[in-house]
Amino acid sequence: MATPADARITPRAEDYPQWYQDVVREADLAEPAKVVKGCMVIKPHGYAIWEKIQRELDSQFRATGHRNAYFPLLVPQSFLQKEAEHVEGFAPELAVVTHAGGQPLEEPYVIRPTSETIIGHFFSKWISSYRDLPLLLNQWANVMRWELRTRLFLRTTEFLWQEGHTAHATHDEAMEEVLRILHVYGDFAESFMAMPVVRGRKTALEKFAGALESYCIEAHMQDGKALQAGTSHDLGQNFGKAFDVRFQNEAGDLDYVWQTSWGVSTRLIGGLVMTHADDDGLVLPPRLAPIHCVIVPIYRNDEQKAQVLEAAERLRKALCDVDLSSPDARYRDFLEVVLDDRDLRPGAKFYHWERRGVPLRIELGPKDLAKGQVCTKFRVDTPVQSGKAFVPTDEFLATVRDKLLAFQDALLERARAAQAADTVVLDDWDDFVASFSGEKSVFAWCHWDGTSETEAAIKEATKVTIRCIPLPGQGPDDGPGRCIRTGRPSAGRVLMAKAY
RNA sequence: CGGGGCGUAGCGCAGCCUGGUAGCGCGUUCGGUUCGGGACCGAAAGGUCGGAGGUUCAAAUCCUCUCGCCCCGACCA
Repeated sequence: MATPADARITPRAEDYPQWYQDVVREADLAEPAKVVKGCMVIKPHGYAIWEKIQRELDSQFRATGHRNAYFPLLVPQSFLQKEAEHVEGFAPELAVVTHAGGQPLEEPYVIRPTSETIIGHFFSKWISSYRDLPLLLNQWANVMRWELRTRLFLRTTEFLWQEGHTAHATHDEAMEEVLRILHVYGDFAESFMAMPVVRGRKTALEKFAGALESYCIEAHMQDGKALQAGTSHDLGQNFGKAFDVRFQNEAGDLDYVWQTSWGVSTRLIGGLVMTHADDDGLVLPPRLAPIHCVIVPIYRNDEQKAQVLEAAERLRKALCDVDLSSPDARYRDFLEVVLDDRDLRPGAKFYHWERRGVPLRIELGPKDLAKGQVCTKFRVDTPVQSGKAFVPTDEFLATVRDKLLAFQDALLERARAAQAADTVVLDDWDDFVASFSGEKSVFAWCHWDGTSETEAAIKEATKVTIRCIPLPGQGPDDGPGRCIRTGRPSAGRVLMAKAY
């Protein structure tokens, strides 16, 4: 019964940041590279989650007309300097290659922190007519930003992401694209990650360096802080002008293209951890779980072992034919099932797979074989199922898909409830300060006078930032009011929280 | 980059103050008994004490430098 001292996950209530690290380590998702500052090794169980994220998003991007391409890792330093705001935003965090082939380079290369510049360069070569538009590209890539402080998945020096880059003939078209992708992100977060998000627009202080406007999805973490989980930028004609991306429109006039860019990164995995995991370890929603189901055989002697393993293997094969994908999906999503036949006691196996977030466990022993049933237990108790359940094998196979999807929905509902419990509408500055004292954070809907000065003053006083100005339906939508800090007029409430 | 904490076996740590044969728990390997919520007994393997330099007869321990990790800030997906 005693918990081994070494396998301990620090309880959230005791030390939240330590809990996060413990879960990432115990779930075998990743570890700090150490030999390369600020970088991490994404281990197979963590990488498999990323692959599932990729699979679904890539399918969505294709379905919305995008194609994948790949651009160089290295970008001529001068490219970064062509867009004033962009260079100012990224200069401090660039890694620069100054030597190659044993010689100093004539012009240093920067390792891409993002690819707007080099893609802008190629867009200018590829686009000359309105007939070339829209150009809708996506790139799966690694990028590097020399951050001062790193945290596994949430902020690493090198990270994996996708970056979409599109060019359009009109601003309206570009805006449609920006919002289309924002909703792809939002729907993905909720439907696949079971992570509720607020969709909104960034303030001037928080927007992407070089964008006209940035849109984002903001997710609620269990400690009340917000995680920017995805961004979609309206680049206007800023990069078009910087890289001379011009086209002849239908009237025959030359005009600069209207561009967008958008991305999500391996940070999403950090969000997944901080949305669902508990003091026993990782919790994964079935749609992103690399392993959906583990079968733990129970036996007392060799004879039982042979019988149970044979039945367990039959069960495993049957489960592998279950397809979790929705009818409109463009790929099949067969269950990944592990039959854990290691020579360990069952209890040890239970803990092993729980720490790794496997949604469903099946215990199969001699009693079950005799009764033609299986014992099932979901990773966390929900209205779907609490504790162990004994189900006839046929019935189990017939219902396991629905059960897993119901579990997925239950996780989303649980996360929604957690977010709702941490969400407040505030109109009084003293209440505001109290809500964010110490390490505390909540999702606070507050009025703001719309100025960067006030936003900066709030941040200075409380470390709270404006996460976003909500899109219609994403906030309280209760009309105009008075700024919580200055009392000046405000058109509507914005989402305020501390952020990762 | 500023403040704080920390690098000793795969993981978690003690030892350092007061220099003198490198330890503990878990894990791993082998044998046996076990097996429906982290088993037990016996045997064994495993460490340039983050790195470099210095002081000393002698350094995990003292001094200097350096690299990295974690937390809090500033910066950010």
